[in-house]
Amino acid sequence: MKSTSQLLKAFSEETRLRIINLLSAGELCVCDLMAILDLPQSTVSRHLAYLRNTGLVVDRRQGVWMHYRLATDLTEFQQNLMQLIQAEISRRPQGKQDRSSLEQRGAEAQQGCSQSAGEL
Amino acid sequence: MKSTSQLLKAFSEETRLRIINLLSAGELCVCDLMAILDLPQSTVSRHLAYLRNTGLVVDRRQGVWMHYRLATDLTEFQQNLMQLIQAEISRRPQGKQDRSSLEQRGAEAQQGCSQSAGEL
DNA sequence: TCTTTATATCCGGATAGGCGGATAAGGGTC
DNA sequence: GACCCTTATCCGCCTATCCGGATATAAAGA
Repeated sequence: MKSTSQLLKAFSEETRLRIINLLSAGELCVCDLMAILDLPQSTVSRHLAYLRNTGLVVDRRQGVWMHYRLATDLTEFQQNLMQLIQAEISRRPQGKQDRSSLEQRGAEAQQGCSQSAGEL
Repeated sequence: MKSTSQLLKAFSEETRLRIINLLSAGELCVCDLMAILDLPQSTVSRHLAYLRNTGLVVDRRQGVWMHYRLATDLTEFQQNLMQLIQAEISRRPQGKQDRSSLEQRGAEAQQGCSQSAGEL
């Protein structure tokens, strides 16, 4: 039961929910997340590490950049929880705003590393 | 989104999950919970207050005893979350053990206040 | 190897939240 | 009111975790 509460702790923090919301649209690198969340790099990296340690997120190194995406090898409970929470946060103002920031950033001339995300 | 994370915080603590598991079987008073959880009264009461403040639980006074049960006027998200988490914790060893302690306590000559729970 | 860039980790400080004994408050009974 | 029982809240203590600047690490290129 402790593992259940720890999984829920991973979801019970606003910045991490925002990250999950953004990653549910696809893979992103740290610099993209920094820009959209408007948070310092250490903060973003720490939350990503937290999510990685609980197995909700996996990373992929591409040269200097670290790309993060939602894990797919989740338990049924993790999957159900993830789906439920994703649906909820995507309805929230903050969730919508982050999503549109992401789209806008994708549409613009891509600074940072996001130009290389789609290349493989 | 903050309210979402706060709701999830309510679920992200082991003792509270145990309480929810027990209450999903029906209404209980504080002394029953103390006995089954084997935790001091202040601890149990504090967690109940936490759950009450987040709206997951409602109380009912009957003389000296306070009876707690799961709230029914939940949002759809709260309901879905509650259902998912209940199913998960009922599968866990701790969840099963607590449930059987509850049954055993119900079967025995009822000390405490549980004898009055079914009377209305 | 030196530099630059991107990310991870460290650090000190602040806050949240857990614990359980002690105390307060509510509600019976006499 | 005096007393007892149940529960809520207070208190000091302790741990977890958040924050963000500073520093370390890793990769790529000159």
